[in-house]
Amino acid sequence: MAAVSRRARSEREILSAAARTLADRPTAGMGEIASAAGIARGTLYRYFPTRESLLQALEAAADEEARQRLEEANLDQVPVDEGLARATRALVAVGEHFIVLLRERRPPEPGFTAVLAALLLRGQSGGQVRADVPVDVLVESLLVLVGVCVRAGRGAGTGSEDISSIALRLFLDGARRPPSDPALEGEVGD
Amino acid sequence: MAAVSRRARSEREILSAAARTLADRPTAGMGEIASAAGIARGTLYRYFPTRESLLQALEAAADEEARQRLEEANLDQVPVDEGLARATRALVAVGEHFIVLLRERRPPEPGFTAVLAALLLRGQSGGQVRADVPVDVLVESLLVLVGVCVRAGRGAGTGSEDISSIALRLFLDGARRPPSDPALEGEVGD
Amino acid sequence: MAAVSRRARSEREILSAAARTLADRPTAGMGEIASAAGIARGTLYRYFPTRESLLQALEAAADEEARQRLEEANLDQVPVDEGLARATRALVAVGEHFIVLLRERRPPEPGFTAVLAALLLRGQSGGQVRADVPVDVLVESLLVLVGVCVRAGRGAGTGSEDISSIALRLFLDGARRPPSDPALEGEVGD
Amino acid sequence: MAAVSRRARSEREILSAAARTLADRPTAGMGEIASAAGIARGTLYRYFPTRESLLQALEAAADEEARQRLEEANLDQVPVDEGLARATRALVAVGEHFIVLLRERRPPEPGFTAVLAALLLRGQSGGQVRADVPVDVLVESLLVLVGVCVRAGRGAGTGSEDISSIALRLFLDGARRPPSDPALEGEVGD
DNA sequence: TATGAATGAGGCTTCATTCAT
DNA sequence: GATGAATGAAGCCTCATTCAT
Repeated sequence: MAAVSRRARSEREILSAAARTLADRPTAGMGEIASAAGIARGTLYRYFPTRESLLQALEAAADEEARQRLEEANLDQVPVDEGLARATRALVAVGEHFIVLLRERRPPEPGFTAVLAALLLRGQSGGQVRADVPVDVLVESLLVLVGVCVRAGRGAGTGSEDISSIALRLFLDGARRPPSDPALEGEVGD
Repeated sequence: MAAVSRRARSEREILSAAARTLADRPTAGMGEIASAAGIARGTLYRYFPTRESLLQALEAAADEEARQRLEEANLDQVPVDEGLARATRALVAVGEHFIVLLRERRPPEPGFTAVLAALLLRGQSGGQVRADVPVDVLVESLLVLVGVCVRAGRGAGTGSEDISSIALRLFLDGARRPPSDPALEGEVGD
Repeated sequence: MAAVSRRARSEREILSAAARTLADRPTAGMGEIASAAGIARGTLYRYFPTRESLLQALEAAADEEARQRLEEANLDQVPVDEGLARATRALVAVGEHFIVLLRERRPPEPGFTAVLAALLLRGQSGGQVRADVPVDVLVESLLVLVGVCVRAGRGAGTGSEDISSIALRLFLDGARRPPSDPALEGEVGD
Repeated sequence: MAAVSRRARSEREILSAAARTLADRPTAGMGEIASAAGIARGTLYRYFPTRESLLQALEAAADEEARQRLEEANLDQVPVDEGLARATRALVAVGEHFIVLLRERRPPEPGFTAVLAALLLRGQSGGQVRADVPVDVLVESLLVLVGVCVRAGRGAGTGSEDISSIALRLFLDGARRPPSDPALEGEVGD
């Protein structure tokens, strides 16, 4: 058991180092990742016999983290609006851990997009979400908007709550100024 | 004149082939690009002495096309809503030509984002665009949403007008169902 | 210690193979050198990340060997004549190892020319060496004469002692027949 | 005839430009040489269909110039000492034109070395030149000493006469101080 | 098991040479 | 005849991967 947990710990640390390294330089090689993890190249290959397997593990880790957070969020037991707010916060949290995945990787990670799709579909059925846009486009849109906001927030030092809030507003309400929202009246003047 | 135009034509054809090739396989090498353009590797290097220079030329071409389309759109002489519609159509048109640039490339090409930023700033001042989100985040959001819609539309065979329409709606109004738009009442049921 | 010495041994063997290969074909590529050393191209690059670095290492090795031999010769503790004889023998020995450096390489390797210059300068001061020729020209002359004699000797299978003897005589006394040397009287006839 | 002479003039100019260019950068490519000659790459290939043919022409030109100068010197009709002086002056003159040939080129250009060999052989027979060194080694020695002196002189701005004088003294009398030459007594002190 | 050397396939680039205008 | 574009072979170098210690 000790070996397993040590191994698991190492694997996490390696993946964490890989995520950090690749976030900065997406073209970083195995040697650079190994250095960042404080191990030798050969050791990295003992854990991940292939670069592709490392990337997949990274993706799986993000997927798993997202899946877990979204599951804990009980999206299907709250109203759609609240569900989207929770989902956005979860995605931002994951995105901050795995910025590298916000670019580059093509397939939309079917592992956790399903639950997002289900939520949005419920929203469409219930009339809270527009139905003139395919659900998968909505899912992708939410993901890229989260990506944009996380990246922008990272540069500006914005907190996770604010990032989530902006991402959610952009996704749900768009860039148009809400005409009747008194909470915003003062910000721009009228 | 003949020589110049031939060279210019060849360059365009090469860039076009490069855009097509890289859109399919972002890691395509110079040899593959040369083959796609119907020339030899050495000839490709006559035009672009470096892979980096080819990518920059590609980016510059997209930038130029976008700049030109946006300029022709007279964004600053029409209402903000109409301006955003025109801008979105322009970006979709460019995006369809240079899908490769919708991923991978980091800097948001300051060449043509300025005019978008100006338009959105005018919208914020005039009250049509929300002011609680930084302008550059809005610009990035529009770009990635266009990217999502172009990629999705490409897979589904959707026409440019429909793609532009969806992208604009997502950007401006978000995913929330417009509560009072009778045009959409019938689509999902109520 | 084992690791260090193994590495050092490999490096020496590679340099030795490189010297041999380049002596035959000065334009030999890295692959050819690697083959001659019995290793793969990539391995050669592990030791010398650049062709230039390999050439520099080669030059440095010759420089070091020359410096060491000249140092052991205690040139500054013997009469100038004896010093020049020792220096010539040392240069011939080095030259036989690094024939490749007797051509091609431009800068006269300041590492070990200094001691030669010092010796010749002492000779000029002491009246044994002509003072109407700059010291650095004398140094260069000795080096190229050694090169000529080593190359010629190599083709003719002459031994190092004879090569050194000829080089020294050419350098010190020139091509003119020593008018009063009875030891040579008989060789050409009179 | 006009065409022929124009061609001949061009060829000379090209070779001259090639000699100059290669003297500075021995690895210069055909394009660089063509540029230096003020013509296009293709044109250079009209004159010299191969890089090797250009180098051979260059060598042949130097050989021819040397042969002609040495022939005009009537080496076989003057005393050996005077002959060597004339030969050295001729070689220095040629060397200043074709510095590039003072390095790199391996075979000692049999075209004009024959006359040098003949002269030295006559010297050996007559007792003016030492006989304990093979003639071809003497020839090579003279050539490399001329090379050293030309290069050194070029850097120091020395005139051709002085360069020739130093080269001849080094070749004939070597580096040893002539014990009984009163002309040098004052230079070093005694 | 961790290490670091060895490997070799593949990429980028140069350059001598040929070809069409 | 002169030009400049086109060619492709060959060089240098990187990096994912394997092997021996």
